[in-house]
Amino acid sequence: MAQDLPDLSRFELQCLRMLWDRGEASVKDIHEALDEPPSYSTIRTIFQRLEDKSAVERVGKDGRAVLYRPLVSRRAMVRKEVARFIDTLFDGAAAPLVAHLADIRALDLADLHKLERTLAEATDSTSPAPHDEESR
Amino acid sequence: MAQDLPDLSRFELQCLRMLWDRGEASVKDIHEALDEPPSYSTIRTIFQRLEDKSAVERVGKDGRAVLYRPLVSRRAMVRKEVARFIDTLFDGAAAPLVAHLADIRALDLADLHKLERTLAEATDSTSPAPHDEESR
DNA sequence: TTATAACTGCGACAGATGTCGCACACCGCA
DNA sequence: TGCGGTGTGCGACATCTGTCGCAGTTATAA
Repeated sequence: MAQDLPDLSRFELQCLRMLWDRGEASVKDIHEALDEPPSYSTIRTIFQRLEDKSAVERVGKDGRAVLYRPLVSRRAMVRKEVARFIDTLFDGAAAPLVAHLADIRALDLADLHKLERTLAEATDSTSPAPHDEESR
Repeated sequence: MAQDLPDLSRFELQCLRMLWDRGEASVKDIHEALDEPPSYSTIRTIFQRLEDKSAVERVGKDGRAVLYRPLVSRRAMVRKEVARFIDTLFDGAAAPLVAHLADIRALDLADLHKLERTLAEATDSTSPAPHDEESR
């Protein structure tokens, strides 16, 4: 269900990520938080589009500045994007991706072990999953 | 070294992937191999652009059809794309991505174990992977 | 040696993306 | 209560992407 997740561009995704991290924020916040930010106008446009795509909504103001909040869950969105990415480069299977990650040394054994523990736990106890459920 | 890898679009990447799988191929090959292929013309355009971007080159003909071959290595390209993806959604760290993969159940313990073995081996013997292999 | 179907070259287009600047609105302060 | 600066609304662009069709070329098959 709920595959009404909008298609977002790289930069839109990046801005949305900052919003997830913050809960809510103004254009100004994001602009200031960015490493090498383009013009303020650019960020505004991005938020406009994010709003058009129903990925964020306005939740009042901070002074004159509009505050935005995510409308799509990080989890669902990441899932969608990961799937898209894997489909493009690995024909749908996640394992080759991770293998590449290891190959590239983006992952080390410690990461793997930690992961393993987590997975092992989650596997028997029918999962914590705090919020946001997506069956696909 | 060689970070002159071109920026490719999703579809360009997808076509290139099929070329990696085949070593070399004609537009026709790719067109036929695609699941839900757009028009033949579309594929042609993609290859044209791939050539413009120096991602592939012509290596003779099969009858009237031009044969193409990848000019960029799968490994390097995947690395670049993975980095880009992780930067966009996870601020550069691979671990959160993999955690998500596990969370989503795209990975299971078996995958992890296999990976672990591989990594463990590769870690002491500083031997590289001979050719780039993708199990899928 | 031609006719013909298979390919290619080229051009076109709509929509998505990243990037801005300008003019106007609004809030707090002198 | 008028002023100035901060932020917004709106519009504009150049590119990039995915998509095609048309016309010309060329490798076989008669």
